[in-house]
Amino acid sequence: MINFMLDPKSGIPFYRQIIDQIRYGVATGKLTIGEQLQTVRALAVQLKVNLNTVSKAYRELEIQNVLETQQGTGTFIGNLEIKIPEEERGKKLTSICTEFFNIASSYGFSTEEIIQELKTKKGGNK
Amino acid sequence: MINFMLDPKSGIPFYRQIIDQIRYGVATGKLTIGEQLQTVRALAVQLKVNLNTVSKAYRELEIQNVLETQQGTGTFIGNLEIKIPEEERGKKLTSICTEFFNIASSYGFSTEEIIQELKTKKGGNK
DNA sequence: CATATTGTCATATAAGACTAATACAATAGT
DNA sequence: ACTATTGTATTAGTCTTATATGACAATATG
Repeated sequence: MINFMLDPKSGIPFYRQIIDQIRYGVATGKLTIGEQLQTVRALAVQLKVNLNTVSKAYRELEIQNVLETQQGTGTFIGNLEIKIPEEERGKKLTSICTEFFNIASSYGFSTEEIIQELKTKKGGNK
Repeated sequence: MINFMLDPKSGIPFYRQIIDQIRYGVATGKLTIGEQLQTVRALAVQLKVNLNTVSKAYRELEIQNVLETQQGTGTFIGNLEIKIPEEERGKKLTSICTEFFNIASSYGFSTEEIIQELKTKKGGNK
């Protein structure tokens, strides 16, 4: 189960952030085939967004065969193998790191300080 | 002087891409204090966007004290000095790093990947 | 069978992003 | 002074994003 996080300041639409996090979750093995996701209503409450926003994300992923939905039952990770281009993943990493780096720099923090701080957070993968 | 590049396929608003690239330029020291940017009209032509789009980016950065504008003269990199009390400095670093790490984790990126990426960004720090 | 839970659909409303055209305001240079 | 150049502001129109409601459809469960 993914610990979804929405960043309102990123300028990226919520439904797209949800899509990306699910896709990357599959790519990294965090989400496994057949695993059930939060229901649209549950995730909407959890993320404090509208039901339709979550629904839009799920629907788009179903079209891409990343998800399989069954009305009345729930939404699940599809059984097709999904390939996320390494290039795209790299771009995403660069994108969010750059944005963070800009903010951190504007506070006067150096790259070394940031890395030192991040090393204390070895946690939580998988 | 920045060689701006807009990616229409990214889904990120033009004005935000401009903002990001200027902020990145400042963060890395590529743009130095007092340096003049392209005029709003010149950059608009260069990027093939509307004058107002560039203007919006510049205006927002001026509010953040990243830029200084003078009507009739041009737009320049501002002198933003960071004043954070030493005691709060550590807390601030932890705070922004934690928030960033949570977001990065939700995309499935590991601490190692993040650090590796950040190492490519050597800041122009005073 | 009845009901709750699941996803889906439709409509209306609002805010934001972007373009376009035009005009205004301040400064620099001649 | 005059003019070109600079940033600023206004107005209008289109598209996307997101919310808010309410209803509908398929499934699971008792």
